[in-house]
Amino acid sequence: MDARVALGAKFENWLALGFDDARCPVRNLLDQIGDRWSMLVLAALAGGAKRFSTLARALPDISKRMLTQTLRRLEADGLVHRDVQPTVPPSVTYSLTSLGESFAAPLLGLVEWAEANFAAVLEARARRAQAA
Amino acid sequence: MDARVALGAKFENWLALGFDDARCPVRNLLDQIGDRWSMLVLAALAGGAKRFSTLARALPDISKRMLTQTLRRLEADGLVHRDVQPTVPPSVTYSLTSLGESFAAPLLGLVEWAEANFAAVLEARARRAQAA
DNA sequence: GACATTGGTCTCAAATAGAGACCAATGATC
DNA sequence: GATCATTGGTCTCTATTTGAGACCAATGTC
Repeated sequence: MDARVALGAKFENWLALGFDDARCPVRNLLDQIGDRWSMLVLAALAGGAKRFSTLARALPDISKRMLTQTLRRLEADGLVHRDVQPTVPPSVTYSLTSLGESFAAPLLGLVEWAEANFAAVLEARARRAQAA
Repeated sequence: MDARVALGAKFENWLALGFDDARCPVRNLLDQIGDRWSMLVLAALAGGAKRFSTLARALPDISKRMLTQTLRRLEADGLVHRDVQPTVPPSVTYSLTSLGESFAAPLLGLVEWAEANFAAVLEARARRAQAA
């Protein structure tokens, strides 16, 4: 019933199976998209296709280097499509594939949790700062 | 309607608001728990309280250093409770707080997506490896 | 003729993660 | 009764990752 119980059961199951990177989808994908930028980039593309420089402006403090790297990895994993127009200067447009679009649902769940519980987290931090 | 549309709308909204770390819940929380270990630790605790060494054994390749650091941060954010029994040797038990438990639902969504779409991701990687 | 724009790459420095030694006190083992 | 493992960490040193910023070539704009 409970999501907690279901999650706990899944974890025990992974444990029993050895739970290494190659076989465990969760470990594998969390290692890839569980970084600071991937989810943000996916959220940015959720609204529609965007050019490289538009993404760079939308994500204020990602460096070009990391943006390139993140997009390349998402492309390799089949979540993002890269479309190059060989004009001069070049125009490169990124968009979600259908696989990428399917990720919007769980990501939205995460986002909604964050918005709903941000205050509680801030409060916990404040309590702890005071105790120290 | 669509999760993708909803997510896109949220993103545009953050953009309009400036979207910095301090004010944006998603940026803020993604910076904290969006690392390789936090979600795994939370999943491990979903099944019930566990001791430090049990967690270390359950998460095969996290170093003690990172496990300590991750647990401390989750504790600071109010997701995890740390209970120290001053025996010798000490016994320290970690468990989810109710805030931590509430995170199980979105996390489960993520896990289910990963399980459902792992094959598609592997296929995308294989296609790309072949093209190169 | 100078300057900005495009989508990157390259180099170097800074921050972060990982490996493994070490700790003190106790209980089990030999 | 000496040795060994266990507890929950910390500390140091090294390896990996990240970030900042210069640079690129060709074109359009002022």
